[in-house]
Amino acid sequence: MSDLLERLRGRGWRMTAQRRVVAEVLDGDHVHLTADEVHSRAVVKLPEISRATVYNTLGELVSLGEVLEVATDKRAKRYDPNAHRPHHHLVCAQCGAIKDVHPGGNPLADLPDSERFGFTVSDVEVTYRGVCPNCAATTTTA
Amino acid sequence: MSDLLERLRGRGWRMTAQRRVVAEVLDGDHVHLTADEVHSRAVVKLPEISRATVYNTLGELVSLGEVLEVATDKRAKRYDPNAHRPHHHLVCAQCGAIKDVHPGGNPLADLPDSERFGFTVSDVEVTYRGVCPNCAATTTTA
DNA sequence: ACTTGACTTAGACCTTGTCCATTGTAGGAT
DNA sequence: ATCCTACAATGGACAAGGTCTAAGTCAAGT
Repeated sequence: MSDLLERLRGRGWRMTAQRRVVAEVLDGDHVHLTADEVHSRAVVKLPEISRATVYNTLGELVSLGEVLEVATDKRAKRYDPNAHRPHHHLVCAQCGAIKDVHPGGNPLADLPDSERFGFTVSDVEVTYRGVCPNCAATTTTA
Repeated sequence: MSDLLERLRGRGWRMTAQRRVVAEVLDGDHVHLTADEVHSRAVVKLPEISRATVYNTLGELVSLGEVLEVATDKRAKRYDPNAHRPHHHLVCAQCGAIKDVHPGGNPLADLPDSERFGFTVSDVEVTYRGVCPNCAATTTTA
């Protein structure tokens, strides 16, 4: 975490209270907040932070490769601080909970040339969908 | 295609000019239009059709399982009429072109129990990203 | 042909995200 | 310790994608 701040300072990032707060909010595993959620949480720590700043900072973190943009939700983009260990996502179809997962196998290898339409394929994104234990429980009980 | 209309009528769908036009616009392989694109094309055939109707109709087709919503683009949802043959997508990172692909292997099987967090996993969505032949050509020449 | 409830319409409204002119400030220079 | 200035933050307007509502319309059963 403070690793992140160190790394950013090293890259010539100007350190401001706003940027620190955004970085802090994004700390942790299985964290996948929308920009607005980041903003709400940031406001708690720094009431005068503006929406635009949160968007700017998130955008910069993404360009710097420190944070990933994920589109598991079909509405808002979500931001994933776990950018240094490649992974995929498991999403609850009911409550939207998201977990980072590391499947075996290499989906890239599973795409035969005949199915590549001449594309140079460089990346795969896998999203598993299902129902989390929590939602399964409440559904059966109800 | 008229299969689709038959099937829908069989399910008690009231057949209207608007719905017929939306279904017609969505016909074909490798079709992945945004709601607005569907609307623009529908307007050509039926000038007085409204945006809300297009959204409603697309939503119904999705609930009925006749059309898939795909989120390859991070802006607008896209609608894929190829709902009865499971497939994944290959997207050009530059121009946004989308192809339907059928990779070998089963990514669902690649997710070990230890990585399922107690979820009941039912579905996988795979998006391959790369550069299409067209964009590769224009980039090298430019 | 009549009736009725499902369908459509237009436009207001909401959410997510971007832009811009202005004001503020981190951090190097003095 | 203070000053400068380029970079960052602010807030409010704007844009795109999508949803909702009240009122009018029409497909299809009788």
